[in-house]
Amino acid sequence: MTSPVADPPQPTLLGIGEAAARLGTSERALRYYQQLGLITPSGRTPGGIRRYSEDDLERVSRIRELQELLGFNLEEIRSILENEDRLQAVRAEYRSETTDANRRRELVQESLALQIDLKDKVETKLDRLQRFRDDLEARAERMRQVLADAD
Amino acid sequence: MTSPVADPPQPTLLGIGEAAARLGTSERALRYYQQLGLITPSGRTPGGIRRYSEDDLERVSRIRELQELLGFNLEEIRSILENEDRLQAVRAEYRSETTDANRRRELVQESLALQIDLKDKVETKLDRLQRFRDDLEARAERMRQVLADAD
DNA sequence: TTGCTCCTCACGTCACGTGAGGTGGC
DNA sequence: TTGCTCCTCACGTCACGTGAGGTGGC
Repeated sequence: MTSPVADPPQPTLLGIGEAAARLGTSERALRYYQQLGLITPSGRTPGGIRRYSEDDLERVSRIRELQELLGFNLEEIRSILENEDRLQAVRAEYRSETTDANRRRELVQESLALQIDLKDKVETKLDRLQRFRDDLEARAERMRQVLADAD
Repeated sequence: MTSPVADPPQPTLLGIGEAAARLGTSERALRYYQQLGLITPSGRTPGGIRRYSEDDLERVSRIRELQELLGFNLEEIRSILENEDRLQAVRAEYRSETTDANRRRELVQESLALQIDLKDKVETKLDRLQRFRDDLEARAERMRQVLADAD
C-alpha cells in the first residue's frame, strides 16, 4: 500500500517555530510543557534544536483542548495524560503477553473509571454551556422584539 | 401583591464572607473584581465593611460564568458587562423618554450585534465540546469491548 | 559575512492565594 | 476582654509573554 520508493528516514520532524505555528500556540508554551514533563519532542539535532513529530503535535493538541475547552490546569492535565499513556502501555502488552490477564484487566478497568469520570465533567460543562446559549438566545429575541415594536 | 407589613429597610445585604461562600468563590477574588471596576458592592458600613446585595451576587455569578465557562479574561468580561449595562440603561430610557427614538434604536442594534457575536463564540465552543465528548464516549466503548472480549 | 531560526536565562503579567498586622461590632 | 469577621498591604504562584544575549546551519 505504501509508495514503491523507500520511505524517507525522517518522517517530517518540525522545528519549534513550525510546530507552534501549526498548533496555534507559542514556542514559549511548548518549552514550558516540556519543562513540566508533559511532552518531550521526539528528537534534538546535534546543535540542540528540538524536533517535533506528528505524534508530538497531537499530544500538544490534546493538552490545549484539556486546557482551553475544559479548563484544567497543567497538573490535572498531567494526570489525565498519565492515565491515557498507561492505557496505551497496557494495550501494547495485550500483544506481547508479559503481564498476566487479571492485572491487565484491572488496569483497563481503572482507566475506564477515570475516563467515565472525565466524561461526566464534560457532560456537566456541556449542560451549563447549553443553558448559557439558550439564555443568550432568549435575550437576543427580546431585543429583536423591541426593535420590531419600534417600527 | 407585596406583604401587608412594611418591607425591611435593608433588603438582606451580605458581608464579603457570606457573599463569597454563596458564590463558591474567594473573598480575594471579590476584592480583585472590585479593584478592576467590574463590581462595586451596594454599600459599606461606617466601619468600611462591604455589603453585597442580591443583584451584586448575580453580577458576580455572570463574571464567573464568562470566566470559567467561556474562558474570557477580565478585560474581555469588562467590555461584555459594559455592553449589558448600556442595554439596561437604554431600557430605562424607553420609559422616561429622554433620548430620541433613533438614537435608542441605534444603541439596541449595537448591543444586539455584540450579543450575536457572543452567541456565535458559544456555539463554536459547544460544537468543540460535543465532539470532545463523543470522542471520549467512543474510547470508553472500545475499552468496554476489550473487557468484554477478555471474558 | 549576513539572515534566519533556534537556544537558555530571567524579569514581567494576569488572576488570584496566602499570610501579616490591625480595626470594629456582638 | 475574648472571638469573629472584616480591612489593607504585600509577597508568592501558575501559565505563560517578552526581551537579552548567544549559538548554529543554509
